[in-house]
Amino acid sequence: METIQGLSPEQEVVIQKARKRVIESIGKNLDLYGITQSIGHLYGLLFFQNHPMTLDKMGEAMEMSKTSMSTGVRTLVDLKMVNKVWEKGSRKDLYEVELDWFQTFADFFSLKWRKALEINLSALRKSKTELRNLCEQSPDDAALQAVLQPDLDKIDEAIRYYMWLDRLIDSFESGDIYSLVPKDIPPSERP
Amino acid sequence: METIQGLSPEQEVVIQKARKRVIESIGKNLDLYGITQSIGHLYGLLFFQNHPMTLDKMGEAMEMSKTSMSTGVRTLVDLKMVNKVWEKGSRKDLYEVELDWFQTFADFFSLKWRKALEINLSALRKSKTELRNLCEQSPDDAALQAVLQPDLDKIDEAIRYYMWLDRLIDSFESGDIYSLVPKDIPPSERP
DNA sequence: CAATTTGTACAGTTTTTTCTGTACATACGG
DNA sequence: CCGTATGTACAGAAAAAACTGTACAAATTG
Repeated sequence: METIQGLSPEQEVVIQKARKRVIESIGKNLDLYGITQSIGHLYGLLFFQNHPMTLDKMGEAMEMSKTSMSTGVRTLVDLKMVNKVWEKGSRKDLYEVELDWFQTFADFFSLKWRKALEINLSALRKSKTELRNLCEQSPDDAALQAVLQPDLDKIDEAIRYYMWLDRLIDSFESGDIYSLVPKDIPPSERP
Repeated sequence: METIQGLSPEQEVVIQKARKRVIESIGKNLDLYGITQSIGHLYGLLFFQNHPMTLDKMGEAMEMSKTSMSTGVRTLVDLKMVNKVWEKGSRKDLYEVELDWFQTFADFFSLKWRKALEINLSALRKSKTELRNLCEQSPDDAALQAVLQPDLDKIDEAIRYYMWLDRLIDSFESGDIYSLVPKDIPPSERP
């Protein structure tokens, strides 16, 4: 936790407690997104840091090994949730959170979804081709057709879904999503 | 895997292979969504089943214990990816996949996101109140203000993001999302 | 209502993942 | 160009999660 200068102990306690609540909440819930609780906790720590942080400081604050900080922060950088920062005159690597959560959100799910999409779509298409070939080979084999048709229908519907997901991801990446769901709405429309 | 009647061995091999490819791809990639590979595999198995399936059949097909099937299928039902089905004259529970992947997608992320949203928003708001109170208590304490302001700004921005996410989830649940990103697009616009 | 079948709770085992400490390659400052 | 500081690969230890078998409670059928 960042050291705080020139405050009374009471003030500091309040601030640390307020920060801690948010950090732990974030840390716990990032776990729903497939991020370890410790890494989520690290993310929360960096969130309240007002200056880029070194691996050593992180290890100190988290009471964990520098190795863990290294791997943890690398995960966060890969997910574009944290950025590496250079500072002249220091040979240490520095890191800070990406504060634009809209961007973080878009990057995170674009990355994950696109990855799954590509692999699954490719498997679906390959299998579809094979089944269609088999289908065309024996167009009069009723038993075969009866088995193939449901499979082909399911595969087609799955492909349809992935084509849609692909366009949804596009809208995340382009920012078009914010025209349907604006970042802000006028106060009068708020619930 | 579902038994197939009245087909030549060659035909059966092709079909099983095509199915297996898709099942394994789905199983592996659901793991990106925080679902165990075995449970993902179970989901894939159910996907190609043309009739609801019992726990015993699943265990047999997956070569796993019935206990695992029970917990696995419960996870999938909780996520609304699989539905429980009743059939007269059988005392076994039967399960089948939700074939509407658009619905599955919407349910899955609505559930997860809403859960994290509620907890985090509540923590953010509680901490915001505490910090604002502290802020108002000593409006002339420059050192204090300097520390509080960045924290409050970050919290406000995070709240803004969650308010947006809340509306995004609403659009998933209401189906409004499909007006920005239609399920289908005309062939002429396809890439 | 009894007999039997079915699903799951639970404890223990196995497998997987996370975390640490050391050792080392790299890079920067002097 | 040397010396030191820094990040990470790797192997092993610790922790967590997945899986199984048994035992039992709930439910359905005759």
